[in-house]
Amino acid sequence: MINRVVLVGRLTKDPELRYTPNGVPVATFTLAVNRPFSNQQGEREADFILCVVWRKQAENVANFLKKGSLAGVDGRIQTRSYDNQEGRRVYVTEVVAESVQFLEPRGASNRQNPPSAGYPDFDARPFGSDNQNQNQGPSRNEDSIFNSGQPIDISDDDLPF
Amino acid sequence: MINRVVLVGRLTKDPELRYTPNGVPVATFTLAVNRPFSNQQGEREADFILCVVWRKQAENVANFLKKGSLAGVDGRIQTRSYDNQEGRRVYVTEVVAESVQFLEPRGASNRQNPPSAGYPDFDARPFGSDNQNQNQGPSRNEDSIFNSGQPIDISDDDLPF
Amino acid sequence: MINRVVLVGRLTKDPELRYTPNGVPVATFTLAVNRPFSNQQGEREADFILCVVWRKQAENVANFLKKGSLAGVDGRIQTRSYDNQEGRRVYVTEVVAESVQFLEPRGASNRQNPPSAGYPDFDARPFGSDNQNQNQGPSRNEDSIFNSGQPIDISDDDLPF
Amino acid sequence: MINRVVLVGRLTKDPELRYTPNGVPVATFTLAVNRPFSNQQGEREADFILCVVWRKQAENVANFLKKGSLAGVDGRIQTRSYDNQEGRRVYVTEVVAESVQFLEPRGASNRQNPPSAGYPDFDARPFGSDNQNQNQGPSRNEDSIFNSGQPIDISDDDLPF
DNA sequence: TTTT
DNA sequence: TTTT
Repeated sequence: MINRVVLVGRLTKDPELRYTPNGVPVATFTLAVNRPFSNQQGEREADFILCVVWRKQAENVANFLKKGSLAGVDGRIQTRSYDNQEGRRVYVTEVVAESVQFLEPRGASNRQNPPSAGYPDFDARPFGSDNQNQNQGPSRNEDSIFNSGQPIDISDDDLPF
Repeated sequence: MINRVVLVGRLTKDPELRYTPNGVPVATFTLAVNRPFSNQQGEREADFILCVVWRKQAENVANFLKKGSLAGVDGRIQTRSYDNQEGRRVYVTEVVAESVQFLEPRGASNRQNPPSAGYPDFDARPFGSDNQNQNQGPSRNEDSIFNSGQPIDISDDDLPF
Repeated sequence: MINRVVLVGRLTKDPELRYTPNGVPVATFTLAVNRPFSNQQGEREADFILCVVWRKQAENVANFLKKGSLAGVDGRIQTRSYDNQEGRRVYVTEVVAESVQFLEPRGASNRQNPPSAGYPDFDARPFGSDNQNQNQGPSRNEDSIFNSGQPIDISDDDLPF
Repeated sequence: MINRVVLVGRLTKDPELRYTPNGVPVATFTLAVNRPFSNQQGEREADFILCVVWRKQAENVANFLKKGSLAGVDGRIQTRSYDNQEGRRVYVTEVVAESVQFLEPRGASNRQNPPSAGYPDFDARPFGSDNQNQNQGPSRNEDSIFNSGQPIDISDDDLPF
């Protein structure tokens, strides 16, 4: 069973950082990935792909990416469902990022902070690059609030979505 | 802008084959891809990923794959939306397959047709293998009913979904 | 920096299992992946791709795959070089598998052991599927004999290649 | 048979543009892709991956990428062999790019041409983006000089490698 | 033979 | 509900 996704695109908005009840950071963002062809009206469209990332990388994403940032994602497709406030079952398809790469020199996508010269020492390295974090993926706890249909006794405000 | 997906999983049901108003075949199916880890309850879950494939490959899928078949998909993630009968906007994330590979010897997933010896001459080759079809991808026409929000004057029965 | 490879093909020979000086299992095998198009002579060619896999999965590969087995690989491209017996520098490009999936029912590629009914309980699950093994990838030790140009004081027989 | 590669890395040198005897452009370049982990000496290493691209995209690569440019590649692994001047068989593993994406604002990797503001109108779009070029991949002619072991009556200078 |  |  192979499930592999690689994306490069731009954030449609600033990422959102939340924490699970046990304090695990989760960031979500949507990547706009332009299609390599035009539609019948001759317009270039994009796909808007919801991405989720956990732990240290979630905090990196929140700190270094923002609306318009160019980013790369290596991960897998996840599907889940939940019942919304009206009692309807909602189905979600999203990409769980195992690594996220920041593809711009610092400030490049920021009108307020004009570009400094070249890549900075710190955030230019891919987020997936620190040794401790290598290949760890979502642990059972982190993923649980998405995977299960089980009731979890927390207030809405604690939920990452 | 990179958008690449590779999946290997099993069809949850027989594929559905439809035709666009201009007669282009489209097949849809859902792949169940087991996750490589267990949840907190110790159960193995799966992701259920909607896939779409066009033209000759759509017909191959309809002819050679069925519920339970093991298949590989190489494609890209597509997002689109439409308004349902209640006037609600529905968002869809699916995989548009550029090639689909049949990963089982003939009859392997079929209790009714007992396995013959080994792979048959015909359908053992990957669907993406015939020269004419090579790399052609969805043409503008084929894709149009998904891409556009434009009204199309056909009855519901003609729609591939 | 993204480096992602997904392959599905057949082993050209039985895999080779070796152990590093510190006892870490490494398996190597070559996957033949048929091209989806024909050459000018109208023949279908294949790419022959060297794959390397570590630890528990190396042992699984050695136990369950053999010449002709259909397998899937999810990993990354690695390049390395070494000096051969004649003092020439040899460059190697190979795929380091993070997970390997066995894509055939037991016995399917084996003329000697006739197929039993369907997938067996044990080896039908993808190799990357056991929880302990999840996402562990090559540790620094395992990878060292490939990455370094450093002399290692072991006899040829201990080397994985 | 699935064979899919996605890479993001930097060119180690300016790309080389050649033409086949029938005038088809081919560009080659090497991508340095940094590994997401350190070796036993605590150093970050890189993989150096030979890439080949054909036709219009070859010319785009030659025009817009240079030593140090950050680029994305979506393609497949190809293996081939040839006999060198000493009569030795040489095996080559390379990535045939189906699309190449330029991942930097104009001038970003160039000390001589200081960065202009943001992405330019022209080369900021992915190379794989023009409609004519969509999904065309290597045609049988283009690929032939790599695939065949057949003698080709051209001088060495005409060969793309 | 390698890039930031 | 979308990015350059």
